[in-house]
Amino acid sequence: MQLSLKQQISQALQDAVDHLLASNQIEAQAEVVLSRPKIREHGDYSCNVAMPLAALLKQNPRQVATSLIAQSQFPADVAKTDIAGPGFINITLKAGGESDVLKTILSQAGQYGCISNEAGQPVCLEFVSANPTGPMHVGHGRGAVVGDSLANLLAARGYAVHKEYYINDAGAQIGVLANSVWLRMQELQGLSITFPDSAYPGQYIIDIATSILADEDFASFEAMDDETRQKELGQRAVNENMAMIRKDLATIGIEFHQYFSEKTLHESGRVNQLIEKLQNQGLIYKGCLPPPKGKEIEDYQPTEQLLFRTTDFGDDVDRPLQKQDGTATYFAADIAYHDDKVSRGYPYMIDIWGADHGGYVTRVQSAMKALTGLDKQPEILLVQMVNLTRDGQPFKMSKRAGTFVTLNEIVEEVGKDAVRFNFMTRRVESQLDFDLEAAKQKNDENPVYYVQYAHARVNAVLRKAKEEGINIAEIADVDTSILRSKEELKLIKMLLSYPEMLATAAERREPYRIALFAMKLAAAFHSFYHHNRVIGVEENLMQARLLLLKASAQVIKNALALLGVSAPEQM
RNA sequence: GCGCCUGUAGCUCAACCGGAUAGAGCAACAGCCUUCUAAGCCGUAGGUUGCAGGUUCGAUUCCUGCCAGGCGCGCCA
Repeated sequence: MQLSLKQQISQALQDAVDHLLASNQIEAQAEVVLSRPKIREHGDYSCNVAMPLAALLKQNPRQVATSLIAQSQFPADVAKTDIAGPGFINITLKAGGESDVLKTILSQAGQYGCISNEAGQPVCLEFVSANPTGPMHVGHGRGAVVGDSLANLLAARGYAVHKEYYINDAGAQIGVLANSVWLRMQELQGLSITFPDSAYPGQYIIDIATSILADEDFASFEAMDDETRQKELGQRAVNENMAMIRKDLATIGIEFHQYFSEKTLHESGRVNQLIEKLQNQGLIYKGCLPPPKGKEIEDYQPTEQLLFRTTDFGDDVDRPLQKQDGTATYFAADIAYHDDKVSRGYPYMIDIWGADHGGYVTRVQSAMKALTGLDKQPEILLVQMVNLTRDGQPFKMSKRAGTFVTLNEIVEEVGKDAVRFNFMTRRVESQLDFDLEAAKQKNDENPVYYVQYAHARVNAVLRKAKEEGINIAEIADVDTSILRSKEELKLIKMLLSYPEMLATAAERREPYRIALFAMKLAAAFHSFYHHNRVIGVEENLMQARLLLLKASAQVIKNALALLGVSAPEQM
């Protein structure tokens, strides 16, 4: 396998480090890590290894750096090496080669920055998984957008990504849903009802009731016993809600490979099998849990339950697998679900959850560690809350009053691109402030337009070139090395760093880096555009700049595609 | 009370998983449209990185303790 230039340089230094340590009979290791200096004068790559090494050798770091450089066999592309500051080794590459990237970008087009790995590792990415008891709200939207972009990102880096939605279509909440619908059906029939606080408010329940009554006879439901009716209506309502959720997801460009029903885990006996399996492994016992702290429970009754020994694997307390009535807890089904993923052969599992499920992370990971021995599997990304505002004023959202804002309302108001991009501009660990008025504005407050505008501007120049009958040269015939202005070099450097950024973003599961990169790239482009004319300059320079424009547009388009945001040619 | 997340310029956020002079955008002030889209460019100003210790040659980053905000804490999901 061929080493990249960075790897060659790193290797050369590492050899020198190892040699120096060996000749001083020191067993400790020192790893060479190359970083990109912020300041241009510090070269193309910088290495700090002389500092820790100096501590081991008890020598002056600058002196250590000197001997490292003397020992290293650098590849020919290294122009010079410097020792700077306390003992940094700064490496400067021969100039001129960078602009070759423009041709690479145009030949690889949509594939630039991606790696195709035929043995692509399968990864199961579970996200959204909003309960099928109502429409998705803004918080779900953030998780959805992050998850979908992460899926695109991992796919671009060669993983075989499987996008999965876990439908929580079992348990008490579905009963509540069924009852809510039944009450509305009775109401629509003119019967007088009292709608309790515990039922789901919201127009969509009435819509579901209406739709059921349109298809079927009210009397047939009236004739059913309570249990049958609850089951029937629960299933109907879940189906309707899922159809609505899928439609809303499709509106922002998200589709899943699989929708996995929790109910099927119970019905197929999968959950009970799992409990048996755990029992055989001695991971379960019957016992009582201490009362929860910090939350007053008036009628707390210590009861004996089936408990999973998650404390042996890092959890705070053991967790119940069965409720008092003997049915399985959500936790039990969730382990069965993850166990199912393991059995389907995924070496990587990533779950994206809302921050309100944070208390759940350790227990699921502990349980899975007990089952598989693997640590930190699944990887769980917690997406923090979205604070919705309008002109800086917070929305008062109340589920009970039914005044929460749905994702779809927001998308309709500000548009898919603005929603998707804005949700991607922060790390998932940070809470996100989303202002509806700001997201609608087409100005500097709104980064999505800034990026899209850069793409549109390139196309405006290309249109103009076409109008003027300018012949665009063959890529191979263009000399890109004449691009030497400050703005051109900066833009080329940005384009060059795109694959590295993608690699970092994928490794760390941080797709927000794509959005930040897109903004920086757009800034570099706008700066270039303002300072350098394309059409009308000397022929060779014009051809080189046209190439630079096309390459810039290509990378912007690639980045936006990963974010699920369109790249318009005209604005 | 405990656990997780967050705290960086007036505001919203970066800082390449310990590096060099902590960077952008907005807001403020000052400039740039007879030339490919001004949805743009360019300059100035703005900092005790919540506080206090510690580890280190070196800390926004790691550790400890506080402070503030968010989320959560059996038989809901």
